[in-house]
Amino acid sequence: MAGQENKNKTDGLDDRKLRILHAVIRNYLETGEPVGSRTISKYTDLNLSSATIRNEMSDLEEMGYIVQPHTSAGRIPTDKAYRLYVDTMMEEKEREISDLKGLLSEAEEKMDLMLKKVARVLAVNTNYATVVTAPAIHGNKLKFIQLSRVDDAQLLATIVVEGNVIRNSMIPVDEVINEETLLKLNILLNSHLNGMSLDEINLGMITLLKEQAGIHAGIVGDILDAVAQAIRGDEDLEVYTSGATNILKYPELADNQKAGELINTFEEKKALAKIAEESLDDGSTGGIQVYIGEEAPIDSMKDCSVVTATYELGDGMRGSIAIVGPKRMDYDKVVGTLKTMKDELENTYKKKGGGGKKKGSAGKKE
Amino acid sequence: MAGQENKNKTDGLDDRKLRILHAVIRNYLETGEPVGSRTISKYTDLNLSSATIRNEMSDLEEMGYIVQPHTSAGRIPTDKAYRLYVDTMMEEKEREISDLKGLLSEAEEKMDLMLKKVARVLAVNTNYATVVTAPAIHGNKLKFIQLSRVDDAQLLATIVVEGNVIRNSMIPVDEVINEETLLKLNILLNSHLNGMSLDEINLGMITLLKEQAGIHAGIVGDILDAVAQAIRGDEDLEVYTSGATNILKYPELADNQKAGELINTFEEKKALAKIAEESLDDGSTGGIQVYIGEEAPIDSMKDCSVVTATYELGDGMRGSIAIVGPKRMDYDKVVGTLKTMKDELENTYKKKGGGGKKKGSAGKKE
DNA sequence: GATTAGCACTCTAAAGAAATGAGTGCTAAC
DNA sequence: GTTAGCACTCATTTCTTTAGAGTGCTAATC
Repeated sequence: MAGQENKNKTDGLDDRKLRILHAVIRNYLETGEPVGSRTISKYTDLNLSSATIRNEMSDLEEMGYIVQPHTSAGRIPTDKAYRLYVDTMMEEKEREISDLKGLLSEAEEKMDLMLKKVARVLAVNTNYATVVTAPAIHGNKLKFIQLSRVDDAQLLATIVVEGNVIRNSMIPVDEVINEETLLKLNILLNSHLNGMSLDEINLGMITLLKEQAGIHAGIVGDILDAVAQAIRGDEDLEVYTSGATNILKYPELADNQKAGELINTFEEKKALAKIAEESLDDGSTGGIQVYIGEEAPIDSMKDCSVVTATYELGDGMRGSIAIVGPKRMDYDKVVGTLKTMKDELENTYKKKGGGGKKKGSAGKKE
Repeated sequence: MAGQENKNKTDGLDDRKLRILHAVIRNYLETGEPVGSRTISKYTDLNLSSATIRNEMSDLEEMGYIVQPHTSAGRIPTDKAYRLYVDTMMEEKEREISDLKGLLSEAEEKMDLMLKKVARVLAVNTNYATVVTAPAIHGNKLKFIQLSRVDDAQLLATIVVEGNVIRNSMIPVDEVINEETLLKLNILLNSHLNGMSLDEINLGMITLLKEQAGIHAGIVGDILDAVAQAIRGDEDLEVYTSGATNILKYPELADNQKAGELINTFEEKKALAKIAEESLDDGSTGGIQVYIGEEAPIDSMKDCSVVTATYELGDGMRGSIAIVGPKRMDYDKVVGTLKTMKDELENTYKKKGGGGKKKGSAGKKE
């Protein structure tokens, strides 16, 4: 199957062309400069003269794998070439490059701190910009509700969802609620709702609850809204970023004012959630996905490449780690690094419930 | 008094020099280009020839108010000149420039959203970078604690502080806590701690509580730690930023890689808390403070000017709004804008308790 | 004494001009 | 099919020139 797929992709590329193309790509990844025929002539062990290479490169250009920025310049790879490169690379190597094993010197107790740390470590280590989204809860269940009295005018609803996601919500009330009523409401809500998923809390259930709440139906309504939000949890999908300014390190990105827009995207954070959504769908390539240029999920990243990894903590909790850099990114290293991080995160938090434990950071690995 | 202070500051500056200096500053603020004698000769209504202006400017340079970037260039103001300018400006005008009155089209219900909005509106409107810190609670009191059982291994402590700041904390437990014990602990904690400030929860109190908790002393200890954090609230002083990339719009800041560092400061956010601390101390100038160049509270802003406003919501809750831009900032507009925002915020949230109300955004003003 | 006109001088920024060199495409020979 | 050779292109660098803005100084004027 891999063979056939290969044939499809490398359509018309004989082995020599392929080797030359790879040489061009690798060289360009390193230097960032257009690659000339003479360079390839020496760089490969094909023992071909530059003239021959020139002929081949001319073919490659016609096929859309490389272009010249201008006449009389070397060639640079197109998005098509990167795609080919990445695909074959991903197929060939399943080897884990964990040169940054143990880079997260110690696991953080709190998940948000941990994710922040992941983002920062990745950014510092790769010199690209990073985005980490906290695990979103998909189809999760309500654990319990705690209703407390804050003052005469408002109640506090503390909602805990499976996976120990906690959400507080202020519920305004018109009349004073006494302790007894509060207790009743607490029992009412918990006895009916505990263990429920969003789907299961249907109109019938809601009507039943409101009926039983009597004159406090309004309050119950407010609480249910808060519950819905807590379970869905989409509103405040936490996003952590780091190293946005790394973008300025790559001339091809730093120049124009597009760099500003891009960094702005990182500052706003809001749009970045799209990266998570996009990459969550797929589970094929070991949770790693590569978007090159136009494929990028966000407009301001059209000149970049985006590599995402989805980590999976069980209980349907999935988050994503993404790296954003120039198209001439060190895909090899980035993919390896992401895999390592993904493993690290999964090992640390999987099935231990959101909060995490103090000890035992990287148990399973190796 | 103002006169004397003026005399101190404008030491050796006669009226004409002062007017010329002001003209240089204003012109430079507008254009960003060094200002020549001929320009001033026309720009002011002094009716002096360029030659005379040159003589005066030569004096001003000697006095340290202006410098030439190089021989045969016009003059640009020094930090000293900006300081003078800002000080006299602040003295002279108490008039509120509210050209962005009602810019916050509608008040947000939730404070964090509101502050985010303030940051964004300011950034878009001024074209500078903005920092808004949420009100920190100083010397605040505990409202109540709600202890709930999450599962066999952990409890959830929900801590509400005056001003309705809510904090959740997971408390790991070794043995299973039954409902009755939980109720007892709840009562124990609330009966002793409600209404207490951090100072009042002293060692005696702590010992007393632990004694009464018996075998659950450990749990009480953990809870008290969480309470301390909640009241202090310093750990996660919320910081909202916007328009960091505006910095790239000003050539004098965008050029070097210092711009990267600066934007990075905004991304990290952590260091920005220092702005709040710094500016909170002072209440003299109507809550507005201007830091020019070297005076800036953060290292990476040494080439910028920082204008901060402290807003005061009563109950000791104070936060800050800051604007970071080039030294040739439109101080006039910025100060006016900040004052307006400060008022807007105070009117919206003052004494209504953190949550805010839906209606009545800009009541008092004008 | 203060102000101004005039002029020589300085230095930057912009515009041209020339040199450099990397790289290509093509052709003819191997 | 491969290669050597050569003419040609074009970005980049360097040097030169030019233009212009602005100063500082001096001598004349008010």
